[in-house]
Amino acid sequence: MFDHLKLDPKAKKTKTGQYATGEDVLLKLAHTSPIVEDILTFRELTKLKSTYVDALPQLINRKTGRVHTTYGQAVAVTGRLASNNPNLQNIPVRTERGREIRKAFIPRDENHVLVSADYSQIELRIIAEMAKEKNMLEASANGLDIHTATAAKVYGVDIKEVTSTQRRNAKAVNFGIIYGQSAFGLSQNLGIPRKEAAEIIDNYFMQYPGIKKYMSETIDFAKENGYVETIMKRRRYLRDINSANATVRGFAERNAINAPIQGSAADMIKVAMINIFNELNARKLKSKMTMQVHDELVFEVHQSELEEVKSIVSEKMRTAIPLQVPILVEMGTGNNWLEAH
DNA sequence: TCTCTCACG
DNA sequence: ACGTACGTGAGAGAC
Repeated sequence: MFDHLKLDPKAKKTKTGQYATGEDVLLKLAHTSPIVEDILTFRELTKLKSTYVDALPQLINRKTGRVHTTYGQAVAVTGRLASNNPNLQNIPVRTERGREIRKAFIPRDENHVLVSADYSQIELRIIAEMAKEKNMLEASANGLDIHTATAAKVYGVDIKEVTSTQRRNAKAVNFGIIYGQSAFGLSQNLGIPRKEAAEIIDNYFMQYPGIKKYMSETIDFAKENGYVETIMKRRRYLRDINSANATVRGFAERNAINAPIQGSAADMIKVAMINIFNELNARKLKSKMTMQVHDELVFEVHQSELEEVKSIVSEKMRTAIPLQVPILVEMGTGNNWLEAH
C-alpha cells in the first residue's frame, strides 16, 4: 500500500519504523483503493475466527462442558477486575458478525435464562458526584440522557432541538473528559477541525465548571501527595506526576483524572457483587452470578426465581454505595447473552 | 519475547 | 517543538 501503490505520500510510521496500518489509518485511506476496505474486512473476519471461533471451544472444561474464566483481583491498576484464559470481558458485540459470537453464550439448560444487568453511564454519574457538578447532577436527577443534556448546554439549544451529530459530539466529549483528552484528540476522534474541537471543550467547561475545578484539584492533590484515590479509598500512586518531562507528566496527569473515576466504578460493582452473592446464598436460590464485565453482571437464573433475582440484583447494584446522584441499572433477559442485553 | 493490531468497558 | 484518551487480554508474525 505504501511502497508499491503509494496510497499515502505522508504515511506514518510506528515507533519501531514500520508503517502504521491500524483501523483509523486505513479508514482515512479507504477512498484511495478498493483493497483498503478488503483488508479491513479481512482483519475483522480473521480476528473473530482466531480469537473466538477457533479458540473458545478449546477451552471448554471436560467436567463441566463449559468455559471458565479466571478473574484477576490485583492486576488492573485502577481496581478493575481482569479476565483471562479465556478473556470473557472482550466478547464481541459492536459488529453484526461479532454479535453472532455472543449468541453462543447460553444458560445451562432449558430451566434457566440469562439475565444481564448494566450500570447506566456509571462513570459520568461518578464524576458528577465526585466533582459535585451542579448542572450534571441536576440533569441526572431529572432523568435526562446525559449526552443529550450535554449537547443542549454546549451548543446552547433546547433539549428537543439537539441533532444526532450534536449528541454524538457531546458523547465523545463526555468520554474524552473522563480520560483527560485534548482538543487534538477530540478533533482526531470526531474528524473535525482542531479549532472546532477546542470550542466544544471550552463550552463544556463553561457549562460544567465543577468538572473543570475537580480536574485541576485532582491533579494538584496528586502532585502534593503522589497518589489519587477512589470513593472507597483505593489508591493509585503516580510516580511521574511531578516529572520534568511534559509528555511523561501528561500521562500521569491523565491517569490522575481517570483512575478515581474508573476505580470508583470498580469499587461500586465489587461491593454490589459481594452483596448479591450473600443475598443469593441467604435465600438459598439456585441462580448464579456467572460473569462481570466492568459495569455489567451476568446471571444464570432459574425460571422460577426470575422476578426475585432481578429485584435483588437491581436493588443491590443501585445501593452498593450511597450517592447523591441517582444510579440506574438496565436489565435484560434472554436465551443467550446477546438477547439478554 | 516483542510489536502491532484489535476485541471489550 | 512535542505529543496528544483511560483500563485490559490475545493472536499473528518477526526475531
